[in-house]
Amino acid sequence: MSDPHKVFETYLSKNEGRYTSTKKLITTELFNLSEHFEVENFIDHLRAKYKTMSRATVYRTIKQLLDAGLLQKITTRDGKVFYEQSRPQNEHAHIICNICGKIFEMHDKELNDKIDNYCENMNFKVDYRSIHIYGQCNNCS
Amino acid sequence: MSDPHKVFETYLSKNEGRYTSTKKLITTELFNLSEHFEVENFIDHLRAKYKTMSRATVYRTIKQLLDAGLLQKITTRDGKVFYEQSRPQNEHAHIICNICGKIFEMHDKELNDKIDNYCENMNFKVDYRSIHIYGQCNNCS
DNA sequence: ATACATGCAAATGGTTTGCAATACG
DNA sequence: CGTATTGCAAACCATTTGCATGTAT
Repeated sequence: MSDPHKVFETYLSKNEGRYTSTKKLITTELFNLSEHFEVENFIDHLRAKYKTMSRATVYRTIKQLLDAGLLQKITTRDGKVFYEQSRPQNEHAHIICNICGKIFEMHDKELNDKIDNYCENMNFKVDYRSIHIYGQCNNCS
Repeated sequence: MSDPHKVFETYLSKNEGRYTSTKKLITTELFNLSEHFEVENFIDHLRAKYKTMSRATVYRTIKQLLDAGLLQKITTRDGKVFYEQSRPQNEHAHIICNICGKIFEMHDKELNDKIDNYCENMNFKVDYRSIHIYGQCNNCS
C-alpha cells in the first residue's frame, strides 16, 4: 500500500474534508500499530500521549479512514470489533484462537478463487470476503 | 437435525435448567421462522402474540439455545447480528447482498476441507468457520 | 468569512442485570 | 421446599450526536 498519509489526504480533499494535524497524528499512530487493533486500546494508547484527544474524534477519524479504504472493520463471531490496515491486493482469512485471542492470517489464493468462481456462477459480484475460523491454537489446545 | 424441543429439553436437564412453557413457546416460534432472523424482529413477532413476553427472557433463552447448539450467532461485517438454526452437519458460507440484504447460502465441502487442511498443518483445532461474502446479487447489480 | 473539525457531555440502542414475584421438579 | 425463571426497570457499554468553540482554506 502506498503512503497512507497521501492516500488519506487525497481522499479528504476529494470529499470536502481537511487533513488536519489531529488526523495526521491519528493516522501516524495507527499505521505504527500492529496490523490488528481494537478501538478502546487504540484510544488509550493515543490518550497516553495526547491527553485531550477525544473518543469522538478518534471514532470519526476511523470512519473516514474506512471510507478512504485504508482500514477494514472486522467483527468477530461474538461481536468484538477490531480494525486492520487494508491490503486489498492481499486479502486474507483470519484464524482466531478462542482461548488466547491470538489472530493468525491465512493467505490462500485458491480459497478466494474458489469463492469467486462460485459467486460468478450465480451472477453475484463480490466486493469483500470475510473469513474467520475459530478454534484453539497450537499453544492452547 | 432431530426435534429441537427434545434437544433443548435434554440439554436443559443436563444443566440445571428447566424446560418451561415460555421456553417451549419461544423454541416453537423460532423453529417456525425462516432460517435467519434478527432478535428485534423476533421479539416483535413474539410480543404480537404474547404481549407480556419480556425482551430479557428472549435474550436469555436465545443464549441457552446457543449453548445447546441449536442456534448459531452470525455477526455481519457492519456489526448487524442475526441468528440461524444450526445444522452442524451442513455448515455453509453466507453470501450477502449489500443492496437488498438478501442472504444466500453456499454449500461447498471442498471449501471447508481446504480450510481444515490448512489449519491442521499449523496445529490449529477448528471449532467453527464463519464465511461471509459481500457484494451485489444478480437482481441488484 | 465560511465551513469543517474538535472536545465535551449527553444521548442512543442493543444487550445484560438486579430484584421481587412466580413456577417448576 | 429450594432453586431456576420471569417481567420489569434500571444499568451497561461501545458508539454517535448536539453544541459551542476552534481552525483551515
